Amino acid sequence: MKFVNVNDIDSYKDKKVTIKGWVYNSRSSGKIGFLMLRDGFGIIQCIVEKNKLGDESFSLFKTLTQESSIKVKGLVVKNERALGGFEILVDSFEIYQLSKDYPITPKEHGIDYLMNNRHLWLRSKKQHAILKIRHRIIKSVRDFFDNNNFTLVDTPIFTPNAAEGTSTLFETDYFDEKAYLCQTGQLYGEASALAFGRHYNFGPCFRAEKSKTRRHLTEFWMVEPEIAFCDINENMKWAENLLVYIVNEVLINNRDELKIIERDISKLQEINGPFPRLSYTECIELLKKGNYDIKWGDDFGSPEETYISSKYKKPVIVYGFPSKIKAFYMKRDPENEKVVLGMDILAPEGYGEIIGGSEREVDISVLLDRIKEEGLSRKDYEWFLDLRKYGSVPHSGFGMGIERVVAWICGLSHIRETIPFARTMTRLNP
RNA sequence: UCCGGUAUAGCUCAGUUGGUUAGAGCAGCGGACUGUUAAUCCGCGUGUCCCAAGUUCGAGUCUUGGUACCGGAGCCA
Repeated sequence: MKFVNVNDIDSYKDKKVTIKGWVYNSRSSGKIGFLMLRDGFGIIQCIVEKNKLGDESFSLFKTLTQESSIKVKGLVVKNERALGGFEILVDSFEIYQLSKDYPITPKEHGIDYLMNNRHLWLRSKKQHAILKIRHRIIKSVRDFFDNNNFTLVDTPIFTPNAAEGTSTLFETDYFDEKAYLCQTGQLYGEASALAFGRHYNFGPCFRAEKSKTRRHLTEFWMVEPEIAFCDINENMKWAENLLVYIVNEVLINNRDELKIIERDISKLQEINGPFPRLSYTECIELLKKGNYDIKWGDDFGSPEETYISSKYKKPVIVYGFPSKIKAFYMKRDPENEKVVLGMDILAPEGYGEIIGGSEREVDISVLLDRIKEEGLSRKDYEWFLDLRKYGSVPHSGFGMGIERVVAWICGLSHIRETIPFARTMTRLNP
């Protein structure tokens, strides 16, 4: 008898199969029982009839508890009354293990309780769907870059120095030396871009920010392309194409999951290029008109970001930020020294910044000045400065926070559900 | 770090102006039921009322301090 996964069940109509999985829910009605079986690929209803299985087997069925692991053999039949259109008429079943007092019942639970039971919460329909979408997003990111001749080059997690300020680094003891967990792979990405032309890295980043918001994790995943011979405008185009590609892939491949999480798909269907582009200065004007107390030179807070993005249905590209509020490696605009050739992309529906990028500064003396201004040590950046000595070229890149993209595409109110095991200021377990 | 809120059964919560024996639903256990969709119906049990101190004849309820968590701000992807 063939062992099949629930997502393939429609090709086994009127055939006998074996399914292995876990009891999602079960109801019994005297002589007939309904067992919702979850196998990681889907959920299917199994019909257990007393007359067919016999008294002994039927009373064993009634002992099955939520999340007990079992193996079921039976006939696949089409039935409109079953969720998914198919069900299994059970011939026999075997128990791997009876689960006892499973903590997550089909009723409501508080978020802290659920996060404490995250290792089990992953089995729930909605969480399962979110992580399937996360997987699709990551896959489409890789496909996008792979299809466009980028090379994946992994950047280190232990680093001796900071890319953008030291206050938010996690410090570790590295054989009696200080090492930090990476905040970004960007500086290494620049080295790689000059070796491979088109580079991307994708991995975890760590920030010791004491942030308690729906948008922050201390450990999050970021994808960072870095492209040689690329200016800020081409950089924006790459970012725009990437986002359009991801949203489209999710729409094509994850209809079921989007339905489970009750995402308004029409909002995602509006995501296509080109995205609106606003200069920082235009944003300040827009905010002033909206009665925000802000002046040129101030950074946006999240209410400001939400206000700007609420004017559009698509992601908004904001460019031309004051150099003072941006990282040292961003190139100054030759036409206006006060601003940098940097850009942020704000997701719609109030999700805020999902991408930050720039054309990189190539003038070594400007870099040295900026490193000094930021209070960084030149010694730590010698290798980085080498990149400006040996065949320096215009180049650009950006970083995209995977969890923020997942939160936006899934329409979630909090980023903590977008990663399997969230790390926040107040959570290190499980 | 700052501002606001919450903490009562395994879980989600109610608990009046302080009043003597602290409740409900769900989960669990027992029973009924051959088409259920968070099945339904009947029966059963459950407490360090977050911790410490205080006010009071009397504190789940009021006060102070602490702890944990939630929401927001700043910082950022």
